[in-house]
Amino acid sequence: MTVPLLDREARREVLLDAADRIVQRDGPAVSMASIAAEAGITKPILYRHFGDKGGLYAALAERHTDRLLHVLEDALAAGGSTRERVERTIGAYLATIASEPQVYRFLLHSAEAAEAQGQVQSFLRRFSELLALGIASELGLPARSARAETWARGIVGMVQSAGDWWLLTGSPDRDAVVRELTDLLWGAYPDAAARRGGRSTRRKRH
Amino acid sequence: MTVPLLDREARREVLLDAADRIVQRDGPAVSMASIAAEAGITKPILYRHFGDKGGLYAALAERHTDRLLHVLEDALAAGGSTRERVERTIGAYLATIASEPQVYRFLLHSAEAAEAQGQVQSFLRRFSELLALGIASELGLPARSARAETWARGIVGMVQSAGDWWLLTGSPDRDAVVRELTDLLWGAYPDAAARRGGRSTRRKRH
DNA sequence: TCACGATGTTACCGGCAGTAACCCCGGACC
DNA sequence: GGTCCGGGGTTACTGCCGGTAACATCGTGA
Repeated sequence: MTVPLLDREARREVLLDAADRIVQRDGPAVSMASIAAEAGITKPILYRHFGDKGGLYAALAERHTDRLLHVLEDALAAGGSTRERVERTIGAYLATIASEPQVYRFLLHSAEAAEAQGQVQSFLRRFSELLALGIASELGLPARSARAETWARGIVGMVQSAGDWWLLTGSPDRDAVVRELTDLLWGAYPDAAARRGGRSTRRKRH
Repeated sequence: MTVPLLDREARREVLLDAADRIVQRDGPAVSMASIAAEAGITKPILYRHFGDKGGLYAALAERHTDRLLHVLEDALAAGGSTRERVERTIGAYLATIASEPQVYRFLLHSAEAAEAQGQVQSFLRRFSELLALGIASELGLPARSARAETWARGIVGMVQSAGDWWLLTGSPDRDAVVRELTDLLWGAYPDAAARRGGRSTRRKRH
């Protein structure tokens, strides 16, 4: 081998950088030829590195989902009360998608990125499992209880969906979204309904 | 006109039926030519009726989302306590996606169905608005309060995400998923945490 | 009988994913 | 030093698909 093996990995990153740029500029419906042009090379090189378009998109998605997963893990693992940790994690998610909306759309809403969906599914699964473990330990439930797993999936979807809407409308500010979602999880609905209906009372929790 | 105008609509339905069959058989990545073949005609006819592939997919998606919206509206509007209505609606959603998983995947996860996304977005928006109104009136909030809107989007996403996961794993049975999600909305988390932490108490609500 | 318009078809264009065949250059071996 | 050889690179191709133009067909109204 005339060329060091390690260059492969570095090269791959350079190619992914180029793909990232062009996807963020022209949207996800981008041809392999244009990605190659952006990287200053030609198509067959891309195919040698990534196999096919799906492979390239999966690699691209993996980058972003891995980064997001670390951000969320850190936010969730840092100190504070449970509620503070949840608020911090939701806020971190919203901040991330707001800072790079094109990336977010590429991952979740791009029709062309069918192959990236695998990475997204994997991300959702990994984070949901993490969250389910947290919930289970918090409540003293068995690690894989139906309650913890269902709640984890539901909460992840709740934040994702609300974030999606918020990104589109920008209507309430980010802190308000975080607060409302956390309130919802912390039983604000039955509290409010009880206060209004007056059929039972419930101590308001800080 | 040699042919009655009403045939246009009927024809359209027949073509959509054919498209539906082929999509459910071969998945969403289907060529216009094969859809035309399934309908026993040729491509230009499809294009005269639907404009382009996006139009056809949008029409297909509209059919399904309209039906689902009606199902959910009915479930939500029928009588009973608030909690019963919510449980019934979540159950109706899960029953629907379970009865036609291919359709569900076509709508939410098909990469090729970029154009169908518009219909899905519209469905999510319409149902979320409905739910937001319900929440606002239930709690005596203004119709377009940040709380009601954020909660509505969040709840819709929560159910969608949990349903997605449940459809994949089938792990807890449907009633359990419905119950867990409703419990979550009804403040089961703070209740359980309080019981465990013992730092505050909270009346258990039926 | 003939013109007309709507329906349907064949045959094409442009573009894209993916690939085969070739080229070039630098080191290795004699 | 000359010759072989292998890996990075490119050009040029195939096959398929979305979309369309041009042509064929057939029933109707005058």
